[in-house]
Amino acid sequence: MNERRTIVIADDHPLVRKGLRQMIETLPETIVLEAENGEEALRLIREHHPALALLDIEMPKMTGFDVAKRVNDEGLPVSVIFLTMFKEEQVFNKAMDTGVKGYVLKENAITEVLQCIAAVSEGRYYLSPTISDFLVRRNSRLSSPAQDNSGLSLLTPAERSVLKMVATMKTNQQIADELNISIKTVHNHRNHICDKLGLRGTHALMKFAIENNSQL
Amino acid sequence: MNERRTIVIADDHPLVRKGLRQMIETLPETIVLEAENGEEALRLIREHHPALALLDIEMPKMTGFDVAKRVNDEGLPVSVIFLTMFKEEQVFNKAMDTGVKGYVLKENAITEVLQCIAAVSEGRYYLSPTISDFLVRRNSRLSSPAQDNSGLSLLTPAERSVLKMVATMKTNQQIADELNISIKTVHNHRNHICDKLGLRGTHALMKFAIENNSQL
DNA sequence: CTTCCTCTAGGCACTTCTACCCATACGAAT
DNA sequence: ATTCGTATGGGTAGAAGTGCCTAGAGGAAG
Repeated sequence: MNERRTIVIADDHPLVRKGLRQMIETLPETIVLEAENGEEALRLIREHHPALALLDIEMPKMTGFDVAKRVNDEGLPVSVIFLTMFKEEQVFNKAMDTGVKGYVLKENAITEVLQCIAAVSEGRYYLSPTISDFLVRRNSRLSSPAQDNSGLSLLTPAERSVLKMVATMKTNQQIADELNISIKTVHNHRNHICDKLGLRGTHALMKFAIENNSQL
Repeated sequence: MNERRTIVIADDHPLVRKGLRQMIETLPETIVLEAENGEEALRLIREHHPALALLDIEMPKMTGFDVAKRVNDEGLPVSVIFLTMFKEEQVFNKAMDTGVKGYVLKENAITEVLQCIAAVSEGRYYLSPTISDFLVRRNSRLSSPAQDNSGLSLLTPAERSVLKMVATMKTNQQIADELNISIKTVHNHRNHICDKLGLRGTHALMKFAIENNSQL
């Protein structure tokens, strides 16, 4: 990548923008565009299609969430980074759902911003380590391990292996072939699993298998 | 927590242990125990039940993985932190499966170790931001983002929204209801998506949707 | 105006999965 | 020996999804 790249920064505090601009402009071949609210940020993203957008969450007119959501809906080719002081789990989870590629806490070292820009530019994710905790919990569903565990522990070994293979998107026929058993047996195992876990509906079992396959 | 706490550090390089000890002993009320291989580390953990154990992965006799696995199996009440230079995704994933609470890269700032100790002591997870990328991908099941992207850009907006809802395990009927269109239209969108992405088979589309739902 | 794409909707045959039944065989526990 | 759980196999009905067609309405581009 030897071209110039554009980065939009959006924050309602001029001082923050100033500081960010100075840091980011130490990077080679980089153009910084500033926005003081969400609407302006979205306009800049639409018109200048920057590679990155560093957004504050709390901004006038449109929040960082609003901007990220629009970017997502319109399929704009920009990687969004949230730069915020919110370290609440809900805020972070909402951010991940909105498809942001980076999440940097303002309280952390300023060098983190540059590390984040570098990582996201290469297509990776970057999260402030302070909140990596949330991500682990988010994915392993550790917020309520009690009732999940109780359900899973009811399963017999055969049911467990079937469930593992369901999680890999195999059809019943494929599972039957790989385990050298009848497809009817696979059917029965699935039914028993659904009974034990209280699952109903066409894809409930697959949904469960995928969400919990790290616990299998 | 006003008691003394014990921390085991294990690394086969004396210089690394020396450096770690000096940094960690700046913390109040902290006792550092050193091990130069995995076996010794495990023995120290069993006998002194420390709060934390900082383990190198590559060590003689027992690797950090071996130690973490035994700690897990025996239910020893210690939080394991891996301190390593491995930034490969597989190594990290294996570490997460072994139940480690922290994963710090040696290449990163030494202050990260202290941050990690603080976070894990409070019951949180801590990951070097360089590898938070892996965690995000681990959970959204992204292993090959490159060629997928090319296919995704072929989709029309309507197809994209259907695909998003497929990723949430909704049935065609639910999708039709939410979008106020006929279930046949949803069928058609799915078929077109499969055509464009070259997907075949019963669950290929759902598999794709789930693996790529962060890119939608 | 014609052509092309998108979104909409439907038909039809087929496969896959769900939700109920049922039976047999084996081993463990009582 | 009987009972229980587990694994295995089957039947039937219906719901859901796939694959491959046709076709009209609306818009954009030529």
